[in-house]
Amino acid sequence: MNRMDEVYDPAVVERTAQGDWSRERAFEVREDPARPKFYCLSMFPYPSGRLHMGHVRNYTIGDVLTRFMRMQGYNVLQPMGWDAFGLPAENAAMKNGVPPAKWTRENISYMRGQLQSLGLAIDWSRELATCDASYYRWNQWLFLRMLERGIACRRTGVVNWDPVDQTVLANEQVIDGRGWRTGALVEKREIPMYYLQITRYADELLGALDELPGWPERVRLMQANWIGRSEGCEISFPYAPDTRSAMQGEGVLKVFTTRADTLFGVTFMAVAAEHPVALAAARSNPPLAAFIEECRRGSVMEADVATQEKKGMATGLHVLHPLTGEQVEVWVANYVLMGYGEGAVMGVPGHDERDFGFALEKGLRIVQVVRSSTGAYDDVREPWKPAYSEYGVTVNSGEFSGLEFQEAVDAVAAALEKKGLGRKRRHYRLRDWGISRQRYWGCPIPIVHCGACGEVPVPDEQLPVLLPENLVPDGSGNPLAKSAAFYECSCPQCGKPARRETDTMDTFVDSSWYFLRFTCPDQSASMLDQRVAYWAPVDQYIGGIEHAILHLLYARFWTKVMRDIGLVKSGEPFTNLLTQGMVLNHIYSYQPAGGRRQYFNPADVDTRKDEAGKEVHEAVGPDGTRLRVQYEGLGKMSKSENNGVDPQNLVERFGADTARLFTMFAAPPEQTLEWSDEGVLGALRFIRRLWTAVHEHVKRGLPDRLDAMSLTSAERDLRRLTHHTLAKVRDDIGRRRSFNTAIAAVMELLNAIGKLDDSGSQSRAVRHEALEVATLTLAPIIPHVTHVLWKALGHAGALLDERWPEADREALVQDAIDMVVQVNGKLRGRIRIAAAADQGIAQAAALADEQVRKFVDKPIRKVVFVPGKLINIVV
RNA sequence: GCGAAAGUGGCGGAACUGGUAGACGCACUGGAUUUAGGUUCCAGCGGGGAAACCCGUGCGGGUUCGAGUCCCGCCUUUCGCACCA
Repeated sequence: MNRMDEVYDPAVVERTAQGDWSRERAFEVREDPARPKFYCLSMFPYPSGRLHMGHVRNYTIGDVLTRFMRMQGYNVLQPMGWDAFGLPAENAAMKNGVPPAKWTRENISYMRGQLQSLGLAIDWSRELATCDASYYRWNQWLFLRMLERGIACRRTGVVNWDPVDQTVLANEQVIDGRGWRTGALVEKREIPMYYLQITRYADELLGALDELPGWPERVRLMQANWIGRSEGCEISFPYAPDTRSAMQGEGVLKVFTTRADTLFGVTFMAVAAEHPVALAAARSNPPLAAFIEECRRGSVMEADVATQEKKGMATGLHVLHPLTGEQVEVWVANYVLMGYGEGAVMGVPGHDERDFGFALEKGLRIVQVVRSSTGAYDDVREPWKPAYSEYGVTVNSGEFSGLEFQEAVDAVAAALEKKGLGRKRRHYRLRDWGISRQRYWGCPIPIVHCGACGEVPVPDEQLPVLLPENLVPDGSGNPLAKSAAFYECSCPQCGKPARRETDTMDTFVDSSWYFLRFTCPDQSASMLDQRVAYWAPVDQYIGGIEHAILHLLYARFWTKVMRDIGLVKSGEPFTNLLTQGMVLNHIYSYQPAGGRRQYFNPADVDTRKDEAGKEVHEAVGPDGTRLRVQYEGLGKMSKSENNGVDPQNLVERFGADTARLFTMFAAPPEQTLEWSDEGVLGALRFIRRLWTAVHEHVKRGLPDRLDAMSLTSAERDLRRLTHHTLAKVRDDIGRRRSFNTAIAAVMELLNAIGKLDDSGSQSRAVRHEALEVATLTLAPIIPHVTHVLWKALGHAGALLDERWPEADREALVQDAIDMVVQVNGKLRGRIRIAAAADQGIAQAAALADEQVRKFVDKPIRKVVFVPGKLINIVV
């Protein structure tokens, strides 16, 4: 043994292992129908410049599963790519005057190196970046297919406008009324743009959630809520004769309701400020116009809106009740949303809380048309009584009185249908996906606008519409719209000069199918080829919970479109989904009197106990003095709070294996992970102990052949634990995805190995087997050090291709066990007893135990016996 | 407001099917080795008690021979959605 082997040096070990793997091209995989496949994928990163700990956690989880499944005999694909379009590149470009393409590609090559230093079992030959024309041309191609099928269309609509990024945001990108990226208050604007009709797939997207047992319940529920299907009726209220002229031809005011049973309780109509009726009425009504303007300017934060005072104004226009013909006044109300339903509601203050509040405010009539089935509710007309919004029995509803909710809805819907003034309808909260972005660094939308022919799709043979890579945005709008070389073109239909569409696609388009392209990234003749049939769908997808709605819903939609075009078989892209938790770190700050709060990195903070035994935290301030800093709890790793951990630095100091081991051990994968520098050291310490144990062992030469029949009981115990660990780790990783307990099990094994006295003749053989199993079971988690140790244990072959051995059933058999003895359910003793002992033997042994006898001081009433585990004596 | 998840030592967490609560690790305490540089090894480590024992998984009830686990009611925290008609 040479000196190098005595001390664990992660740098040397990791260079050796990674060198071996790259020489062997160990992670390049090909389709092999003879072997079961496993497609393991972590969400690809945005090339922001540097990896953060969240990436390390995400990719380590994927890598552990990849290597584990490989050892189970699967043909495993783990690819990697780059979600390379997007705003940060443009922002960086403005700041540094560098084209986004250059910035992005430099980041990619740096981050690729970082990923490689983690020793991930990635097939790099399949790498792709969404900003490559060879990739995004197929976005364009599929967009044209959607256009042909009417799934994509151009229309104007009210959109969310981010005033900072100067771009349109999808509903999903608006969080609490603010842009998801900038946090700026979103404005409403009307703009022509392209939409993908995801709503056509709403039913299937919702229904198929039930067929995704491998997805967390939480994510399925979030998607279901997002799609938000509700069953109800569309009801048309004809305009009253005096109103018809103001509406210029429009005959009816449409509303959507889930409570058609309350139709007879309508005392007013309410429309959104942007509703055509409101606008029509405002033309001759300046105060109303002012009110509408006020509503528009008002806070759009939905949480605010929800608690806002009910405001409104009468329009002076009227509609007729579709069944009674009674005249009903139309109001503009701030609580009606243009974006949901028809932008208008029927006001039923007796049975809707919001309508009730509005009616109180405006002194409108309140009519009761439902009473509770149990009779607990009788009269809502008294103003102090809240609206009764439960289902019940209809009253005061003419021929429809006396019906239960569903009967009433059915009867009302039928009556409306007969008059042509309504029908049952399904409604979704889900909106169509507007994909146009007034941005440079994205995939060009393949459309040409011609003065003569109108909107003309770019013919397939002219794809891709290349994005120029040499532009530098200056922050004022889209540089493509100012680049004549880009937008000047001729019409594909008539050949006359035309203008190319300068909007680019939402980057969520790019990430909606990259996982399929990984199966055939080099295919230049088509979007996908037959290789996709072997690999798709992704068997295990891993990523952050923040993508539970946006990305995962779009990817499901896009995959279904691709299925309908015949490109893939399955409409569901991801069979199993693991949403990993965030990586958090402690936050420490110091607030000088009257000065700005400054943050200290947890690594630089010392914690000790003061005289009173209370913990105090200290750090060295910028001027070299010691400061007492304040602990502010856990938070996301962030620059502004100076609590980030740099993965690069971590790997350089402790090695990738330590980083991997800590992130997998410190918490279950779905939970948040609390960063702990001491915990990292603990991980390093464990690897060192494993390293030393193996080298101390092999230093003395290879052991004798293991003879299972001639072992001492201590040797048999260790051997049982060895094989138990083999089975336990396989179950923990393979079934439960419980990496932390898998690691704990191997730690226990290593502790037991250290305790075995190896003077016996077979002890070294038993220890050897135990060390082999420890090395093998840790291989997916700490691949470098185990790769080297496996060789040290005398194996010529590579550990990563080693098959996971079956636990030896013989070795697991225990002839004597410690049985727990309870008296009245409380632990009172333990008896050593044959594993196969029956109740009679166990009871006799238990009662012979002095400690137990002490508590059995009354006649035995009952004995509960769990074979092999416990006996409970009830007195 | 609606929906979901979670509350276990000083800390991260374990206990998977109702059966020994606290595995494993961190921190801490004591000892040994070494004097070196986030060293290794051994022992201890939920609370109370001299001990026998008693108490203990957010709180209050219940089911059961037996409850961290199941049921009912409450409290707290986190997350998602939010005037959705």
